[in-house]
Amino acid sequence: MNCASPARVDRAYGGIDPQIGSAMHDIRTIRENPAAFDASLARRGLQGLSAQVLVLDEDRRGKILAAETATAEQNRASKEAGAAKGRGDEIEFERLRAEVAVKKAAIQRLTEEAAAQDQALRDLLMGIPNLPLDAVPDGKDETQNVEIHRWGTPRDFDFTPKEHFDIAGVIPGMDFATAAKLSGSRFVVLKGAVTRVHRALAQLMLDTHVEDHALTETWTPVLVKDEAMYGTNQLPKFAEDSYQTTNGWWLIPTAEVTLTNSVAGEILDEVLLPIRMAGHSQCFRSEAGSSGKDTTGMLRQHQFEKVEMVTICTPQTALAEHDRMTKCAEAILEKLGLPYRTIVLCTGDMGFGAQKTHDLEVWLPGQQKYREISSVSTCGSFQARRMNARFRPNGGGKPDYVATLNGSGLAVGRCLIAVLENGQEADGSVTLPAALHPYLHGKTKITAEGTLS
RNA sequence: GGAGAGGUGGCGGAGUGGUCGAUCGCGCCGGUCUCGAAAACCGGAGUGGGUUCACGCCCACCGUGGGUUCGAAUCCCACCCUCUCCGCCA
Repeated sequence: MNCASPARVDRAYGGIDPQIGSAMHDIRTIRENPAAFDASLARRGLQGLSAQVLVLDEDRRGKILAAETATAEQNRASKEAGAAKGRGDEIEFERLRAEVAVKKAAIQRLTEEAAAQDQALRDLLMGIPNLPLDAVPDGKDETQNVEIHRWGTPRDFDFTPKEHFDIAGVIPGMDFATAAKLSGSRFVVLKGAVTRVHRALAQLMLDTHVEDHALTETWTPVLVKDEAMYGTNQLPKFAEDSYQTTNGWWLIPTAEVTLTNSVAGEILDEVLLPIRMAGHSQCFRSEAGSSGKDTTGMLRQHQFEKVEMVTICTPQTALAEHDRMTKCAEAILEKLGLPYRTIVLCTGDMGFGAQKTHDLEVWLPGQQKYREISSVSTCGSFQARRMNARFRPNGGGKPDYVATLNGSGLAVGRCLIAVLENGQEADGSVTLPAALHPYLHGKTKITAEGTLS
């Protein structure tokens, strides 16, 4: 098992081959208003792509016209040949047959040219990120994100709070040495009380989403085919971030992949929407490119647990669903009494597929910083176009692309860190949030010796 | 791992070389009938692309990619996927 080689990833898009009109960006929209397209991308720091797109598109259409005209002529000749044969006119049949044979080579060349132009345009469009919504603030990097909400007050410690891996009561339950022996760096072995709290957190999250937020609990594979990774745009651009098995499966970096792709290729009746799911899974990330970052502790691991939320809805309701999903994630932190802030990412800091993203950052006293614990994005129809996921409007009519949203609710490991750091006491014990007590059968703290009590 | 079956329109399911983009059933939309509905009857409707002011016309699509042929859903080759049985196994 290793990171994919580029050759491996270069294959076709599985069974769900997007057409030009649905290659993440609608070519007609660009044709109709190239200035608006450029203006949106300029906010992401990309310059004047529409000219390049339109030149390619025009060339492509010219080639298609030539190829299709020639094909139509051949089809007509073939049909006439059949008719001639039918009425026993051998001379006419032979003449038409020869005519078709002559055209064949030219048609093949024209068709190949048209297909090449079509592919070139698709490749170009595939590499262009989603367009930010108007409500997204402009900015070039994370320093220009905008805080929109803040909850809770960081606790006033009368001692210097430690990072999670230095807390006395945590040390026996968080074994990096053994993990290194088994698997290398960026892994952890959890033991005893810490494991129990970790498990309790995941249960609390799932129960809250199911009971309070009406999300449908969903359990999925963590090994997926290429096409699922294309659907949620881990492929083809970000192959080096994920792991692949020897027989070609990918280990999901997030359950967003499976939950979102569950509707790939479908035409859903509008009455079924919105579909709101929550799933708890292992996640696997190579963390290529983050070497040196967060190397100590379990903040950034190759394998971690996350409860993921995914919503499939109509484009018209996507923004309202985005706010709803953000609240679902915030509710977990509030139940746990963990101070956090919500920020809206600026245009320069958003992920490739997002139209708008809210990040939740939880207060980590050991670092004296707010750190990301959830990222909630609406992708509009961007992923739906790749997956060919559509809905049929109420009352009939042409199918339209659904909107897809995803968000962490929450990263379990990071949430564990937050609980441990925020609840730590001067003596090395950890006071646990009341919301967890039922899941711990009444236990309320981790002692300085590392046991539940 | 071994053996077999199969991939066709929203769904089910026909179709083995020539008006097949595709019979039929269900479901869907419109209409007749009805106070209204059901039933019955009549009619309509695939997806994507190109072209046109428009009506329309053209091209592609029966898992994917090649091949044979004047002509392929139908024949040949390769690949992918699904299912069934056997074996192994949590």
